[in-house]
Amino acid sequence: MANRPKNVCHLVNKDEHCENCAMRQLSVCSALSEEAFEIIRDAATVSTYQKGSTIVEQGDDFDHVYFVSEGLIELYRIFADGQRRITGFLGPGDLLSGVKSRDGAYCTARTITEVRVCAFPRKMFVDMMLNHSQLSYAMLLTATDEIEAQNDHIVLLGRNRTIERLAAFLLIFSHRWAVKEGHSDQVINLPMPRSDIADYLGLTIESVSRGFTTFKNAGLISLPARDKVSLDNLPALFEIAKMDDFPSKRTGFGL
Amino acid sequence: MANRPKNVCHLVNKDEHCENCAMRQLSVCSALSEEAFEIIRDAATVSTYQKGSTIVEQGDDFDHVYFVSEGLIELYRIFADGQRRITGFLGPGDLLSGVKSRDGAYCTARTITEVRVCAFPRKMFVDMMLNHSQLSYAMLLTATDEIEAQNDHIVLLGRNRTIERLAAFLLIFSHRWAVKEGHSDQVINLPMPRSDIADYLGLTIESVSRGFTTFKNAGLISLPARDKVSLDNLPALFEIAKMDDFPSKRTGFGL
DNA sequence: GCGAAACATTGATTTAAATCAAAGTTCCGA
DNA sequence: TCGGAACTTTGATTTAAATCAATGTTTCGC
Repeated sequence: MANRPKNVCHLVNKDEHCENCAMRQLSVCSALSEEAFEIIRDAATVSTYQKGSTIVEQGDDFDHVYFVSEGLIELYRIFADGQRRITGFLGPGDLLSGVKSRDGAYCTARTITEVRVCAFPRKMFVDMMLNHSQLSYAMLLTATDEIEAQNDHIVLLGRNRTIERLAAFLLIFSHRWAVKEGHSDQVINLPMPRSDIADYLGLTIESVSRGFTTFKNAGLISLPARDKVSLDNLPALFEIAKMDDFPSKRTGFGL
Repeated sequence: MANRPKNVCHLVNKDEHCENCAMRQLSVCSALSEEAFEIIRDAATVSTYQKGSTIVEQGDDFDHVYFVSEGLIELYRIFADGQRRITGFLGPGDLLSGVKSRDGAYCTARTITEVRVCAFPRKMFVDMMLNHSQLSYAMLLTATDEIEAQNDHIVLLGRNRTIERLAAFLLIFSHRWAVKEGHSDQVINLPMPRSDIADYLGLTIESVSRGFTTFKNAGLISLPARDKVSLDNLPALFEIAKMDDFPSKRTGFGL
């Protein structure tokens, strides 16, 4: 397990990638001057991981800072008894570096879909931060967003009824990570299996499945495909989740 | 509620405080040059809040950055239906600023004990960060620690049995926040009421109480006072919590 | 030191979710 | 396109925690 290949699918041409990267104006890249951006781009590696790849493994002393530009990643930790618990998802614009604690990665990052990431050598990135306060400040804002996202997850797990957690999950996920398809923006992709959702919510697969069925029967959602959910009654879902509104938007880096 | 007084007890003499502040070498202060430190100290306000004071309230657009130098703070969020959920605790060295999202505070910060904080005007602090990359980098490391702490909480809440959550809580709290008293460092202070612990763990008061009783009867802990717990059998508690070890230490700011 | 309020424990009962078990889908490679 | 594996749903039963209810304990102002 520990030395399982990390499944890098292939490297992507950087110049082409950066030109078209949706994150160019949104992510930390935008915090850099043109000159600094050139330097950092030279040090970057853009690569694609196939579905189911492990990018970083719990305990790894990984030496890169990663940014997700496409796809969905799950983060999980393994307990002493082998149980797994999913602690979060990462999507485009998210930073895969907070998982680095003072002694290695505190969780594993695994791709749920095909994923494209930009990687920067950590040392070089830290130097860059120490020379460009705009960059370290931008990173701080990213970290702050992540703290808030985790706080939402904590609040979610504090709810004790299955349908409350599930409703909150659907709302938060649809708002933060879901790729929306079709003309209705209420139809979201849930590319992960039910077991991952259960794990994220601290429930069993069966409870999650029953929750979906309950919502479907009540007309709150419909399930056009295994990995698609249509949120047909947002107000009712908010009511069940005891939420007033979506969590605050990640607004990018308008310093 | 929203305009309840914030109960500032009194201002503390800064020069005296900073000389003796345990955080001087540990916190972000240490990331600053002597000159920069002088500037930031002039802008700082050191104050003491009495037990039960609200420092920041959910929704507040607070314009200061706070650092805790003494005491214990609880962070909580209120649901749409009025339920409360405690999402974290803050102790000496912790930063009370991550609770500021793009639109106001996303949670309330309330003191559990008497608390001493250093406050810096936010605008001034941000300017300082943009001029001193060491400072913004130090803040990033603080934020990263906070992300990891929240991750521990998420994992804790993912456990489904009461005693697992309680054991994990005692271990994490004793390691991270507890003021230890007496000659044995296993005796920790739990200054918050059981209802707060229950809330933090997503359980009821009764379940928490029964958990304590279970541990006490099994000889794993003893309860010398209402707000004190002695961890008498750490290996057994680790076993129950399914943890290998304490979470990684906050190591301060050795850049 | 008294008495009320806040806090904590214990007990009985109910309930929701876990568990155990089986059947029904979807997906994908041969 | 067939067939098996992975995934999902549904059902029956058990179990742990919530709930309801009462009692016990500490704290603190008077």
